[in-house]
Amino acid sequence: MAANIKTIAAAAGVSCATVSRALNGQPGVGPRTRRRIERIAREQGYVPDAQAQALVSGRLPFVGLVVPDITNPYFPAIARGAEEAAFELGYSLLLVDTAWRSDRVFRALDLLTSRRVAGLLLSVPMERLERTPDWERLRPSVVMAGQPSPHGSGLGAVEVDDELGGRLVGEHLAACGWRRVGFLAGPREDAATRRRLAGLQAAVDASGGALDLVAVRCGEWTEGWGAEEAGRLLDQVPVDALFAANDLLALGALRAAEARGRTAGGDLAIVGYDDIDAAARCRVPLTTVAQPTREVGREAVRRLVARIENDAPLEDLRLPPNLVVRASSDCLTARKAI
Amino acid sequence: MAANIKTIAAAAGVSCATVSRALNGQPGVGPRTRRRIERIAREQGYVPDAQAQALVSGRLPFVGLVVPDITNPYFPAIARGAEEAAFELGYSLLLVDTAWRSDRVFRALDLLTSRRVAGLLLSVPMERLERTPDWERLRPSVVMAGQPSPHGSGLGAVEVDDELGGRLVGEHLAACGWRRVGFLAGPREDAATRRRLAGLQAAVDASGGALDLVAVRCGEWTEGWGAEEAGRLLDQVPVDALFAANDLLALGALRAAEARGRTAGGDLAIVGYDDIDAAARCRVPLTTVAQPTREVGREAVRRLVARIENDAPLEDLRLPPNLVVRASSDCLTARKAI
DNA sequence: TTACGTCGCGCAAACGTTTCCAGGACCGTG
DNA sequence: CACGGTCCTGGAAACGTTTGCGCGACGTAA
Repeated sequence: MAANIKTIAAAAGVSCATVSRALNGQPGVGPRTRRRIERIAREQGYVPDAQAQALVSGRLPFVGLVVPDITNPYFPAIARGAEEAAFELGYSLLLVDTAWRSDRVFRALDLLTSRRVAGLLLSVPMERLERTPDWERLRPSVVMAGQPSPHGSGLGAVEVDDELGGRLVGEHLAACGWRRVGFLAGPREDAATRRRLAGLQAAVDASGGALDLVAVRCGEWTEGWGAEEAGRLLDQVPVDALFAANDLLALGALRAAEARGRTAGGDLAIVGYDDIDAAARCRVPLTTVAQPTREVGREAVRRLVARIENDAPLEDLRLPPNLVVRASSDCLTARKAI
Repeated sequence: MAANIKTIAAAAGVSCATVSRALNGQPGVGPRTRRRIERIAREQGYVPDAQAQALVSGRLPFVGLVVPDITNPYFPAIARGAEEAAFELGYSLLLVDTAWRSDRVFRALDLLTSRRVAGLLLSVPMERLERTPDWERLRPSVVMAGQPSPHGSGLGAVEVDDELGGRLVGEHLAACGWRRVGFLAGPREDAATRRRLAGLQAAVDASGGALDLVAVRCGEWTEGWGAEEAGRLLDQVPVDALFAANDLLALGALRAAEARGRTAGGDLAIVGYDDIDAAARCRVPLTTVAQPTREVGREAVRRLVARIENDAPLEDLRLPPNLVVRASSDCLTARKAI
């Protein structure tokens, strides 16, 4: 019942080798036998066994995507792009959710060493792992997707220009006439925190005093922490703009501001980062920085596969983010009213 | 360099067979040789080749999850649960995004016939496929996750009790004193549409005239269509409650209602379904039906693996949804005010 | 007719592991 | 001492495919 290359060979009265060559379109098979073999294969409903093929070719047509939490809407977008590209290239996408646990990251890397996948897309922050993976051996078949490559790893990366994103926000705030800006972010050691802050700082420096960075608060990437810390900030420091380095923080800040009688887009600007679905839907639509996540996923897979198959050299790719202006920071209406 | 079972055997002065038995913890190996082999394996950094194992055992430790759109927040939740369970059971999760195209569904089924995966979780609506897959052959290794099994397929399913969900909504509306309810949903042939409506109808019937179903509108599962159709409905029919069979529709309805000067939770009840992230965050927090999606994913994988490994019989599982009451339908405040 | 090139095809090894079967060492009992 | 049994180990086949090599047949040109 299970259609082998052998059963076909037997039915066609030829050897396995001929069947293999015929079905793979290789030369060295007469046109008549070729047609006969193709017909029989069709009749038997033959599907080549990918495992056996992989055993001899050395790789399965799988690429793994490692994310910290697929429930966070940033990652499905990457997954979507990655899956598209993988499908086009004849690969399937393996999803690994590490649940923010770094031991799971190492389990994911095992997928590579045990040859269960041909390559790996790493989309988890690598800042603090308890031990250092053997990048040397992993390098050819790993690429970072939407995250900077770990220091000294030499891994290729497809990422979004966080510094540019921070700068765009700063310039926008300055252009709208906001002056005293506070910065809210996740852990200080995260690359996203550092780079977005650096971009903001650059805009502040370039503003010639028009913009002032009056507070920097680092903590967690959660809405709860954002609400707490934004509340403290608003109580302690006179600010008229808040740049939260992530939309969840911004949503928290929005809550805290409302609780204190401040109105986003009125006497306070709030800007987020990521452009998650909720950013456009909340009470005051949120100005934010949209990341081309789908392109990140797609390009990362393309580059990975190119290197696996042709070991093409991998140059890094840095994609530009996109400022999305909404009501929470736009003061033009307020100005008109004056 | 590549550590084989052979290189270990050579280094330990034994045969491959002994190495295999030792490393798999099987009996029939002396304790001294066993320790020696384990030590050498560790020294050489040996990792078993999953492909070769799969070739002999007949299956790879992969299960595929087929979703129509990973960007839709309903599916990452399933994926999360599925990944958790798969990880616990020693499997990896393959993600297939069909982008709502039914030819992609068939490509996904090919994963099974070409033995690239051990089993498949189908999480796409199967109502209208252009041809019928060979369920007979697929049955042992496919289970539906969060979707009803296609008519006549005999596939096992882990799903959420949509009829109960609809009934809960109806009962809640009746209990709050709303009377004339309109129903909004996606395509009429979708099982979700039919079942949620049936549940609502049951509650209406049981209300003894307290509740009245005055309009049923079917179309698409999108926010845009929801806004349009809700607008038409509000203009044409006097209703005081809207049950949208999906949160996106409900969000659209919310917009349409506001545009007409109606206030959700005030002179109009709006209830959604799914409890997506945005439901709690929108201008008027939305009453909705939360689905235990994570459990769906988890249970589906558990059952699938149980059947693959022990071919355990698969009885269907129907999980209860959960009504989440928020401001958009709660009229207690309104009553108190009266 | 002979020699040579080309074409079509089969044989067998290889990929890395598991597993069945059998052989040998050793021990205890009769 | 002989015999049976248990325990440890090795040989070899098997999983399904790809691929290098060689062999025979056929055709063409000298």
